[in-house]
Amino acid sequence: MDHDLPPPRPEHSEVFAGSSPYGEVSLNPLPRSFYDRDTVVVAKELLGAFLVTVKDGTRRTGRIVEVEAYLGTQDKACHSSRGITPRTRIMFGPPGHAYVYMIYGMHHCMNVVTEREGQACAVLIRAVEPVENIEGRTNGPGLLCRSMGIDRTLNGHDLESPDFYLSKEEAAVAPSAIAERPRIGVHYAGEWTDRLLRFYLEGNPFVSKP
DNA sequence: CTCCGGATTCGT
DNA sequence: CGAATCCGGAGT
Repeated sequence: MDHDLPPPRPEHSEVFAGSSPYGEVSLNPLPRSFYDRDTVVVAKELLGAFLVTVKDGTRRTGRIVEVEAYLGTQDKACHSSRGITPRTRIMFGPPGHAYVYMIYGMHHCMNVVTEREGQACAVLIRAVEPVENIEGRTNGPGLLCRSMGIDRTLNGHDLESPDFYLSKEEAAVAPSAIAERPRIGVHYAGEWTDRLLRFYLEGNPFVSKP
């Protein structure tokens, strides 16, 4: 009888050694406690963090360069502002989980749930810089999901997991390097439309709308 | 059940 | 600026 070897599991040091512009980086999932904090703080600290997916033995990594904060049921632009529904129930759950939904029938958007259970806050990942095993554009929420293989099957996924997680090894980005702008596409949100809840690395070429 | 619009992207 | 394309939310 043949003994099939288990599928190869990429080792962090092996993949990154000499191939990443960020040096040899160990990619450990951020702990749930990271997400269990003020959403704007989490959003800003996610700039420079790595977003990682592992599928069929291929690890894809992107460095987050643009995010938006969605501040829960009071925030008219936030899906959770209309209460718990089948779609939004993940946002009402504990932090550190992925909220992935389909938009316009053809794109996916990926968010991380923040703050304590019931607050229904999240951070939308809007753009990443390609780091490892990424083909196609990543300068937009739908584009990065496509390029990293993120779809609705990952909705609710625990981000403290080996196949879908975020990791942060760099020091926090200096506040002066973070641009603060109104969020994209939330014109319907009344007073919340103009809130400065979109954050990106100033001057970074991978931002969706510089 | 029907209707409507959307945390987008791409082409005109 | 409009089309693509389909699901979720709201209303009947």
